[in-house]
Amino acid sequence: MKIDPKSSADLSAQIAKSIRDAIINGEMDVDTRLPSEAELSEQFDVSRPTVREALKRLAAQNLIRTQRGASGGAFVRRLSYQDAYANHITTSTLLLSMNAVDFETACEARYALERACAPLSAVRRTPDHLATMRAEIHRQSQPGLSDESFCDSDVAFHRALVDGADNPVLSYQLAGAVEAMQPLMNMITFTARNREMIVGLHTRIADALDEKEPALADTALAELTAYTLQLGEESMAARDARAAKTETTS
Amino acid sequence: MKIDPKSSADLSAQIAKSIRDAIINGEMDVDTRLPSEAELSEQFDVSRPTVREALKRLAAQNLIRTQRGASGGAFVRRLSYQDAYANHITTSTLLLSMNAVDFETACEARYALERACAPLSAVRRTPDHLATMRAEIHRQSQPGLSDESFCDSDVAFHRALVDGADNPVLSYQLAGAVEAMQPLMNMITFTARNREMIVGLHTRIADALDEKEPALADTALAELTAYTLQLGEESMAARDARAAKTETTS
DNA sequence: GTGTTTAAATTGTCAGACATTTAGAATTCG
DNA sequence: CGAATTCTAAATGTCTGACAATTTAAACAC
Repeated sequence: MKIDPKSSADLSAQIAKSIRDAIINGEMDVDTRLPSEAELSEQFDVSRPTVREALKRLAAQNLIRTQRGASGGAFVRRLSYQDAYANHITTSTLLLSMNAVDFETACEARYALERACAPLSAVRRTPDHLATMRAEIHRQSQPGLSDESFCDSDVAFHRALVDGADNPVLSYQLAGAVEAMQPLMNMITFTARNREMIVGLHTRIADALDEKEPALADTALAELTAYTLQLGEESMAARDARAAKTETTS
Repeated sequence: MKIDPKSSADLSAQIAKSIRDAIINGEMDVDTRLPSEAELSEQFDVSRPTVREALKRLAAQNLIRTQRGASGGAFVRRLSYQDAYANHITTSTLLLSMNAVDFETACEARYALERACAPLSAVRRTPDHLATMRAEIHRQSQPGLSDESFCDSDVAFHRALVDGADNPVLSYQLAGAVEAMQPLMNMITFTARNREMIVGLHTRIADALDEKEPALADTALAELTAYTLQLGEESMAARDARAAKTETTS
């Protein structure tokens, strides 16, 4: 792990990569203490600020944590689901926004993945999951709810659906798709009629899971997919129309 | 974005968070140039090394790139699919290994997600995707192939299946599940009989996609799921037996 | 005008110092 | 002897100032 050939890249990047590889290859277990900054700077033959930059890179990836004081230092960190979730969601969101992924693509991906979860969720969901889904359905039925809050609740509903599958790996992968969709969903203005339709489908999904009927859940999810896609298309069309109007007026 | 209240956290972490938030909230477009390190250190009222540590954190997350020289500096970076892929895969792999996710859970997640892709792939796959799948099937049939190479080829086959759905968001999310499974798959020793069975199922999947038959693909994938789970159980049992034997002998 | 040189701006790196935090050893007191 | 306190050393966090390397653009010479 100590080697570091003559390369044109930043020293701090090289050092970070070297340590990162060691961690990823399992050469350092969780909670193993790295050498101190002074020792690392000697091993790699660089200054302490350079070592520190490397360590900050690793800290930004949640690979290490640092502790001050005697017997402090940098320790290999257990990557928690929570940290990974948060990271995955922001990355997915950025990926969608920076690469101008269209609504249709993101929507298709999200519901395809959810439909993969539904059969498992129908079998394994706990009363807690059902209660969460019912509560969110109730919240979505409130008249004064803002579009943004409606979307929040929508995400919470679907999170409960996914978590009901009782598979953390699935939940982790899905979180990126479900939550990253929110900014795109937020661009939609939901009419009362739209909401009624969605709440109806949500209810059918919850009922299906309640009765452990995977097929019914799948059908309702398929309809929800189609309906959401349609809403998205209408919203995009309306936005384009507004844009065209602005262009002619200006 | 410039504010920075009295907090106990590291200054570099606070500064990184401040800039990161600005980028994520879309306040800075792609390729926008950040203030120079000297300017940032003045704005945040900290020293340049501290600013640099913050920037290295952002660089580690692929949020910025830096350029030396006059009119150089730090620029907001477009998060490419490629970068996100690589990041997602290493994170997923670490998550599985550090949290001792069992084979069954990971396997279930992987195939559930793949089955979500299959119907789309059956409709959209190009000849290229089919060719890749056929080529990997051929490779998997080679007698002298090591277990590791067999797994590599397996991943490549399934990647082609997923990519055939022609949805980059889906491919991105799936990459984490498919590739992160590889270390777990590598723990399995494949007999000639096992490989024959898997190659047969792969062939059925490829045929189904070739003929645009989503239902057939789904059936074959379901069987592959069951078979892989069975292989995993056998391997784990064999491993446990070895461990027990070692314990008694010692 | 064109090619060369020079200057300036900016990141990359280094050295040394001090501040802050923390664990553990040393010390003191009951 | 035991417990509370103090001291010390190790480690990270931060600052200052400097120099190196790189790149752009302006200045200059021809």
